[in-house]
Amino acid sequence: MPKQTFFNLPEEKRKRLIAGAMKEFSSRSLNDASISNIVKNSNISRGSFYQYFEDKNDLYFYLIGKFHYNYRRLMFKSFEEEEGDFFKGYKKFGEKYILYIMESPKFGFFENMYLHMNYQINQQARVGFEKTSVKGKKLPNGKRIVDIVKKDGLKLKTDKDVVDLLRYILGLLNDTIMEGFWKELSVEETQKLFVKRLEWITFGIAEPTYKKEEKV
Amino acid sequence: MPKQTFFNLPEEKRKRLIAGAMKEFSSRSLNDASISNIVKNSNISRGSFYQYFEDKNDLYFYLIGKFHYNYRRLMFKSFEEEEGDFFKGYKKFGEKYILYIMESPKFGFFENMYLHMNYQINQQARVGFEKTSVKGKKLPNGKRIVDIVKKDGLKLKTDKDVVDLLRYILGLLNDTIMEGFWKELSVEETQKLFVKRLEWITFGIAEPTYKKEEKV
DNA sequence: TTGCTTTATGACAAGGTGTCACATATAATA
DNA sequence: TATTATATGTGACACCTTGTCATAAAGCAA
Repeated sequence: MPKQTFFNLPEEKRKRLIAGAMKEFSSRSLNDASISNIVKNSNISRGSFYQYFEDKNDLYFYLIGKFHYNYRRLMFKSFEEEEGDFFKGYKKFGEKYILYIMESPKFGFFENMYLHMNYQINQQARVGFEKTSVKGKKLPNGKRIVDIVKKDGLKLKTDKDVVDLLRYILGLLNDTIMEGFWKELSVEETQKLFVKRLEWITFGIAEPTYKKEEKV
Repeated sequence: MPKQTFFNLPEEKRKRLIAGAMKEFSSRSLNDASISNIVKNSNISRGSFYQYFEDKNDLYFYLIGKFHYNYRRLMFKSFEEEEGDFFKGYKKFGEKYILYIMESPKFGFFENMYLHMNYQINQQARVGFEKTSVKGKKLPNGKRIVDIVKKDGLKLKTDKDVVDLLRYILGLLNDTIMEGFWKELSVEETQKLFVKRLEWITFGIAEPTYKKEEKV
């Protein structure tokens, strides 16, 4: 987390720093990005940087968290607006989300960085996702999601593991986007890939006659 | 890929270099690992290193590929040995694989590095996986896997996308291991998590009465 | 004004990377 | 064998990063 000093900063300076950081992270991977460039971009002395952040990662995670908040808001909005049951809602949401991420003109390459995050970072972001709260505007956690989707009829085999399941499906969505990005698929192709996989999860891949073996 | 020069090297020197590199990658992340340490570890001049490899990543991917070959061999062996259908075979294989990776005393921390690879590297490794061939010993590709598992009866809803599906399930397995590692789960817990997710994929998560909507 | 606390700054040591001119070994040919 | 061509080995070097620290400046309270 950024140090208090960073939050005490006048808004202009804080925004300048964020802009400078995003410029750097937009064209370079987390590893290739350098603090030297960021402070040069934002006209801030090197020493000051270390007064605001622990290191490069600290700043990076902070930015990731900011964007994650937006994604998450999009998700809740989708569920609220969509008609039909959970599966249809999630399908719609997924398609929207993919479009949003892959065509976002505002964040540009920064999204790519997001998609290229290594698993460690990804996990860290997902943990952050669990307890996201930006300036007091808290978003519901996993259990609250369940409540929301249940109002449209969540037709699951079991209620157990439902939070884990939702987390898994969100991972599925993110991973599909990553895969689409990596394979240079178009938005439509990526959406199709996601829908296909969501159907795998929803209906299973085994042929209907195939039965789960009784536990011994 | 390492340069030809590397493969022309006398075995002793090549092994020395690999050992030195593994020592470094075992205790440091890819980013933190340094060529300086590797050449120090293996008593090789800095200049020589660049005669063998493009850079640090080049060496790293080469090592990853070597280990991946072993994993893959384990997979085929499992399918050949296991009784029952594809799903049971895959379940067994997954459990074995998890045990193998999480308890491997030989590679130790190097496995951790493998698990922490970022997605980009992961993808690169998976692409390599598609066409793995070590010293002429080729392993079957996705289609061949299908043939192998089919002999035990592959009870899928469709034959279409079967290669994609297999790739996806392998990803599921790897991701579960990563998640287990990250959440500091035991081998047993990780195996359970994997089995649960494999069942999601196999049988679906929707309750049986839930029907796929007719296409409009 | 005088302290006291917080913020700003850039020089600096430590350490990493990739290159290059040059040394040496190995193979090929006259 | 002597000579030439090709392949390897080497470490000093220029250039770049990082995180720190002594020092300066600014803000604030009494």
